[in-house]
Amino acid sequence: MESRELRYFVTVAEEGNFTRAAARLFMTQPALSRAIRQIERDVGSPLFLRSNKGATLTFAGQVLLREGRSVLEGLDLAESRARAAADAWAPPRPA
Amino acid sequence: MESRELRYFVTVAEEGNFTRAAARLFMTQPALSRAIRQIERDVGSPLFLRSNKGATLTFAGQVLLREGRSVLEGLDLAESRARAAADAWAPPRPA
DNA sequence: AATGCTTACGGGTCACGTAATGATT
DNA sequence: AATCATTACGTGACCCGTAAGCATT
Repeated sequence: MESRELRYFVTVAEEGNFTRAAARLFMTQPALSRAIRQIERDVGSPLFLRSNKGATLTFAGQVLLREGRSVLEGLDLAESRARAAADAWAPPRPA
Repeated sequence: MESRELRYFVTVAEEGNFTRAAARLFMTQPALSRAIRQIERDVGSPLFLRSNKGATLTFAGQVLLREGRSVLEGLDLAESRARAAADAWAPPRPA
């Protein structure tokens, strides 16, 4: 699974609605729909129950939401810590 | 940063050598070199010191390696736990 | 008919492989 | 010259947007 896909999934889960989630992600709703399908193929089972009211999480989806959020936070942290490490290592600048 | 890139980075760090890492990843060495450059652009500083002996981690690289490994493990775990949840939820099958 | 998701289709971008180049021992 | 990494260049795959379709209220 790709972290980009995971970000999409979390956004849909938070909005409970593909259309609004797509807007938040600055993408169109069909593109988002396809990406979610891809994750469901990866995981091997549905993550959302779709209706004309929106999308609600399946049990597997609820699990992935909890785990996925912390993974995405960890990814952001890893990047910012690496950046901080680079700064700390940088030679002192003249005043 | 994308998880695919992070996987590439960790492999190069583990091998200490772009050529061997590329082989492990079933890709060519130039493609891998470009991907690492991309991450370094993302982070904003070099992650490896290159030489004709291979590649060794900078301080920032060492930090990203520790953090990155746990992120990738977390990603795999998230996926497998979602899969396990789907199985647990599945209706009982007839013997 | 209105709302929400999916399928179909065409295009642009990006990641990749092959080939050539650079640098160091 | 041998080894390891980078740059140049063309191509294929993949992701995306537009347009059309399907289902439910």
